[in-house]
Amino acid sequence: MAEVAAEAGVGKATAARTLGNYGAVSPQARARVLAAAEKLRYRPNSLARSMTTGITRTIGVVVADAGNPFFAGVMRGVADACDDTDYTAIVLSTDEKVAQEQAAVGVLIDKQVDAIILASAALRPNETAHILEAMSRKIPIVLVDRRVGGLDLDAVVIDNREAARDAVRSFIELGHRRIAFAWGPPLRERAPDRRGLLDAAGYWLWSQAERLRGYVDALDEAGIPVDPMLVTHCDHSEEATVGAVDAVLALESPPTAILTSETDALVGTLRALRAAGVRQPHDISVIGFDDSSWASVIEPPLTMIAQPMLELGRAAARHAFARISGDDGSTVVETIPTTLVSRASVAPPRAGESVSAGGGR
Amino acid sequence: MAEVAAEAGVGKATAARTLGNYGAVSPQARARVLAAAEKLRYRPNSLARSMTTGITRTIGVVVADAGNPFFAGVMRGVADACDDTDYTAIVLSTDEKVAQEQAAVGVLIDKQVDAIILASAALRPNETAHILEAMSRKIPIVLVDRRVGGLDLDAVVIDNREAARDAVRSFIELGHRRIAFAWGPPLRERAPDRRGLLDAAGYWLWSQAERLRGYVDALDEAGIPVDPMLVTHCDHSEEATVGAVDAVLALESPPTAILTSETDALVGTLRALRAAGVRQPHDISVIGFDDSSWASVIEPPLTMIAQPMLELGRAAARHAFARISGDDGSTVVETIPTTLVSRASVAPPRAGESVSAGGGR
DNA sequence: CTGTTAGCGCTTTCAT
DNA sequence: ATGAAAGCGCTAACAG
Repeated sequence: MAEVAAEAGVGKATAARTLGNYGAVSPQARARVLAAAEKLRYRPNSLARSMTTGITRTIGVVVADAGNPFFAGVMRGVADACDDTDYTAIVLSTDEKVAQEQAAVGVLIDKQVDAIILASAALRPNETAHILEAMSRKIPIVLVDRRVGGLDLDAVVIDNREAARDAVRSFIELGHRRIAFAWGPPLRERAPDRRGLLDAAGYWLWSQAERLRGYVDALDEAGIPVDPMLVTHCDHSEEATVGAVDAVLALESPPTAILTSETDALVGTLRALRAAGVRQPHDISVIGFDDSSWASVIEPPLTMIAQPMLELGRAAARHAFARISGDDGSTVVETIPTTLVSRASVAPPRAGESVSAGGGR
Repeated sequence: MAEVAAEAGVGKATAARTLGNYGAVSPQARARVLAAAEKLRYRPNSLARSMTTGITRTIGVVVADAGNPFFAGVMRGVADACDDTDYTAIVLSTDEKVAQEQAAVGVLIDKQVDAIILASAALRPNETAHILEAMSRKIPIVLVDRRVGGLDLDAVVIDNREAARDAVRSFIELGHRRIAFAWGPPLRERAPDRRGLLDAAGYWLWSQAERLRGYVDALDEAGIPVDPMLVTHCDHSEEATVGAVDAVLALESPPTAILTSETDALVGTLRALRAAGVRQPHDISVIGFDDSSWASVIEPPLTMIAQPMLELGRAAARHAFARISGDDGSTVVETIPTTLVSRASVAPPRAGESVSAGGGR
């Protein structure tokens, strides 16, 4: 820049004012600076600029898995919003590990990002030190997809509980009474009853717990007892799901419908159904979370709960920008609506199958 | 940091040496600095550090669509490699627009990234100004997924041509002779012949063009004439594909097999097949690029060309790190192997269907 | 081993 | 409207 100023025959400050687009510069000086900059192929050094201003025009995004299509969608939403506002996004992937998440937030703090968008893996208050640290440094944080217990923070989420409740309701309205849920909490020992299940959910990822609560809500409304045997307790992977769903299908009184809480759970479930020769919707009805593009082209087309990933990301970015521009109103939690996309994987249970083991009518 | 030094009763430099992990510091001094830093909750300012060292430990990643599962996988691979080496990734999404890509590279230059990993949308030499600019500033660039004509740069790609050739060969070995390809080049007017098709490919995204070339290779080997009518010329979207494949199916001599070059093309194709009541593999055999998790759980399970996305990302990062650490050897193009995953969507053509319209045997 | 002294490239007073 | 000078937080070079 000093060179540009010299070349243009003006002081460093004038060159800076022109190139940085601030202050007042006479048209002549401006033109000469611009010409000189062009000639010397000048590019500003954002580091130096950020150094003095304290503003990086960068926001950090921390997600559990950058390779997961769900988070990829969220990132794309954030990226779009950043594009529109000349912000830049730094993305860090935590592999669902709290330790990595803490390191990631540390990196973002050190890099002086203007705000952080966080899909946290933190489950308990004692895992939130990194979040508190960022907060104490006045870095705005917006949670996305997952709320964190005990923290009063802006958040953009979907109504997981309502979405799950609606899905299960739709099963019930068709006459289903034995309704399974994959995934439940990944416990060593299966929860003994309704209460044990909900207690376990308290120590669990918020979004998953909410879905389980919605499942229970719908059963409660209909007066159907919650049977923990119908809720898988396996590791949250596609492979583990196959075995767990197998076991559920082998029950004396197997389910006539199943709700899956994530794409991996859905794929694992479909694999298990296929291996067991159980057909949908003839033998079992299926609803899944996440409306993947392929859901509509398979046989039968799958009924899905569509989550607006792009919109989650965009909204999160919007809230971040608002905080950056000084909005210090009370925290806001934005809930983005989901859509239950009805397709052919849901049908009434076969005659007699909706009756539970007890009543052999 | 000045405060930390004061608190510890040492000079600024000693504090800096301790906190920055360089130079030599006596154990006592070190301990006191660490204690003071802890007490004052000191965090280094990476901006300032980068400012003096000229090193940001950050690499930029520019992809066409951060929301696309393919690029998400690549990003995840890059993120993993960064994790292992304490680098940070900045991700920019270009929506396949060269103008956005140029802006993105500009941002990365200004942010002083140590290297750039780029899946470029540039097709012609005159669209590469931004790449040349980065090169002239000695910023290492590694292309990923797509090479760019006329540029001698490190690249990590898959062997698109061979993968497509193998897939088409496998059709031919089973007796197929009418083999379709979605997507071909998105031309206004359909290419008149084999030559026109290949010419058009020259002005097209490298990876797509290579796949088309592989398709043609296999037909050539077998002495099967290339029929441009069997190559869709539609926009590259799922919707457009549906119509284009419809048209192909309606040909007097319709295909008995089809190769799709991307997930969107595959989904669009499946939608068209389903609407037309054409069943696989009975009426038509299908092979797709990208091995999505759902491919194995649908009916029939799909034969796919698996692309190791994570490995693409990891390898690209590896090359970037090598250049950063001063490796100035000649450029290297790493080709990551794909795998043809055989499943049930491929079978021999029905009797008589492998014979082309001409020979009514 | 340690402290002092310069900058890195920019923005920001503050005079002029 | 412009230039000179100070300083952001850190590392680098040098003398002790």
